[in-house]
Amino acid sequence: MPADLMEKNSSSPVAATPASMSNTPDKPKTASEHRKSSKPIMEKRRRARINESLGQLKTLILDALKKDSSRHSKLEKADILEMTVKHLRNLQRVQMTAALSTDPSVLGKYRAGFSECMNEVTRFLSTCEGVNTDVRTRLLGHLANCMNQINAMNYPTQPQIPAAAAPHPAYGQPLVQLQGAAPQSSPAPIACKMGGPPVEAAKVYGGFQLVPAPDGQFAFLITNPAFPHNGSVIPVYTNSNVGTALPPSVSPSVMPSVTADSVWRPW
DNA sequence: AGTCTAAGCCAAGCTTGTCG
DNA sequence: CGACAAGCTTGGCTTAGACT
Repeated sequence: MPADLMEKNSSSPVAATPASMSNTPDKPKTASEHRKSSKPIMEKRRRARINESLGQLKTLILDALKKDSSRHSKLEKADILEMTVKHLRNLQRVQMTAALSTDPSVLGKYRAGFSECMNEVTRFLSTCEGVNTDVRTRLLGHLANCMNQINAMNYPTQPQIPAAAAPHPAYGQPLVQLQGAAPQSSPAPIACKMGGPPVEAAKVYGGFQLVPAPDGQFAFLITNPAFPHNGSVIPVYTNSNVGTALPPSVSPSVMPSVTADSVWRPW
């Protein structure tokens, strides 16, 4: 039955606001009574808002994807949300790739941020008691290894922007933390293990893959040898909205100081 | 800090629509 | 007509803000 027909009374949801109902002169309601009577209306309004927005979203996404709406009349809510997520991720990919092609300093910012994070981890581990020595050694070794790879990275020359890049298969994977630190003897993850279509190669820089993060930032995906079966990656984010651009030639390890705004930090 | 209240969120159960 | 999926209602719980 349509929700409209299930209305128990004819009063408008808007009219039945708490303020108006609390002023009933002949039969004042208690707080609990008032809550009880207004609750279904509030929930109905909430559901109406959700459905209204979903309806608009459906129209927008079908239009954006150039889909015939008459052929998608049975689109479910979950389908609408899925299509929207995919579309937005696609848009972010294109925008981020374009941004990197015009602003290669992003890589320098990432280096600086990684270096600062690594220094902080080292500082913390040196003062933190109870950390297993082996774990500490492996973690620091892994970070040092990563740092070497980052410093060996080259800047892209002319990254190509795919006309219609497909959503990255690894995008949306759960974040892989550093608890599975790679053995120091593991090979450098130069080749990207994402298994994506050939067009992905345009966005692999020095063994790191650039993808847009959900919050609009860049995410460098570092292949993680600790997860060999599914090619898991360690996403490392770098802010694309920072103001100070680092010259590509400046290595973060020799930079005298890094401003708070110019590096990415996880905290 | 403690209390109250409105609003929001969520899960369970119910209703409705669709399909074989 | 029964099974199933989708949507709706509702009660309980949480949260945020106002007030003392």
